[in-house]
Amino acid sequence: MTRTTLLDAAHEAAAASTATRVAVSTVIFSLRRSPDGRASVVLPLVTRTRDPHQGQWALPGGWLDITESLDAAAARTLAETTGLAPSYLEQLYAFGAVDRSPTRVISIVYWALVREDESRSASPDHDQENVAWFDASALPALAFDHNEIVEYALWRLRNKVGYSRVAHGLLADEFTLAELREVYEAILGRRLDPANFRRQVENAGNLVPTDSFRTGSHRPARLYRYNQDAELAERGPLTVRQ
Amino acid sequence: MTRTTLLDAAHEAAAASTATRVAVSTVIFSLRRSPDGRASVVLPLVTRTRDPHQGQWALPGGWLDITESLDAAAARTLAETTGLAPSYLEQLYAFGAVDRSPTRVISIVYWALVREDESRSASPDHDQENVAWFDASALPALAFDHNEIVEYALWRLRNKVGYSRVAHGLLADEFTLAELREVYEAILGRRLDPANFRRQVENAGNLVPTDSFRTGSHRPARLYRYNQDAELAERGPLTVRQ
DNA sequence: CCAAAAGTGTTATATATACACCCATGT
DNA sequence: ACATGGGTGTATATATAACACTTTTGG
Repeated sequence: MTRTTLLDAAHEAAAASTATRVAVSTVIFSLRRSPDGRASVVLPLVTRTRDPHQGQWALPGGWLDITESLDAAAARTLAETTGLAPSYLEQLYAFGAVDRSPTRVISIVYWALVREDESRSASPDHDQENVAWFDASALPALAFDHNEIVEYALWRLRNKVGYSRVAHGLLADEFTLAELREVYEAILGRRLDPANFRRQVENAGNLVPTDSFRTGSHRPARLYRYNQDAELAERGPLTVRQ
Repeated sequence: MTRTTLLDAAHEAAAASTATRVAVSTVIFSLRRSPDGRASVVLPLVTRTRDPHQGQWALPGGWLDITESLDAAAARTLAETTGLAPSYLEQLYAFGAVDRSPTRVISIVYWALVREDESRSASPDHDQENVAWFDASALPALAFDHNEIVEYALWRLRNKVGYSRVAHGLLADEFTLAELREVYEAILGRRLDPANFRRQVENAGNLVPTDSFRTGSHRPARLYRYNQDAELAERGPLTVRQ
């Protein structure tokens, strides 16, 4: 570690002794459709290959590299696990209770969304051996405090879907209103009135109707896309910019 | 240790070398009344006594001790600076851009509220030499990225006051509706209709009317206190419990 | 009595919710 | 034709906002 500032030796020593190992983990949400067409929120977990908690499922993550930002570390570990680029990435919380791991570790946790279609496609250069996708509402016992972390991430996702447009991070570019509504229903865990849902999202002014229709069964549904202009205005000050 | 993927010995060794210095800072909000009775949001800053940014104003904070949790570190540095116990304390964000300091430092930033009456009383065992309180809307150029951090904390405070009861963290136990409204006005930066404000907070069901009145000028105003029962239900999963 | 803040009432507008109904397509 | 989801209309409840008005104190 090369120092470039004027720190006296005593302070230097004190600072060095308080250095902490920092991990970055990510709760990655995607959508999976059951054969009956109902959608549910899923997330990837990895098996721990060493102690502590060897053999248990845990959130994907890794150590923070000294040369990379927190955001970059989250994106990197996410790519290593899933081979995907997230459609949405936001810091969740920094966990730092002393007893959350046998050795003192601070975890900066992010949460991310990846599109449904992408989460199925296998990418060549990422490790799929130890990765499996779980229904978010039926997780096994996870390593460390990861169960609580996922609960908090779900709480944040449910909250955010109510006042922002994050839902589109789980959909492809073009989508029908029924598909968008299914995302909301999967996240919120309850059915929404199609008529009222339509008006709400239309009045929000974020949807751009296209000239295409999704055909297949019954009456064709119009395809929409999101208005990219509205994107920036909505973001809070510190959202990760992709 | 939260490593969740296959790590060989070499990587493990690398991980040990990536320990990072972690700082904890806190944006501490309080209220100050001008002679004309108008309230404004103020916060304490400290002068940096060494480089980098020696002589500049900065957020109070310190290094994370290996034996203390993040929450405890925030409370400790807050007490060292102001000699006060916060009435509200919440994690704000973890800042980790590589170039935010000449040497790599991660800052876990908290934000806190201290009651108006307490923020004036001098406590014997804390350092007041380098501390000064500033109006939050007229800050000087701060060290590091602290101006942006304060902006974000203010954004969060303004947001939170809209849907939660944080405002009472700036008031004494008993308060009039006019005093509560002044807190809202100071935070939001705009006047609120007294009649509508009264109904909103009354309907929220958090206020308990007392039998006392604040007298002094004009018609006496009833004193209220907050319903402690409602406290727990409102908190998100990860609010710091005092 | 008067000024000023405390507190109540009334009305207009917007939004949420429930649900009846018509439309267009594949089978 | 008919079942089904796409899409529109409408009524009711509730929240928000603007503002007129009455009440109660100090001076």
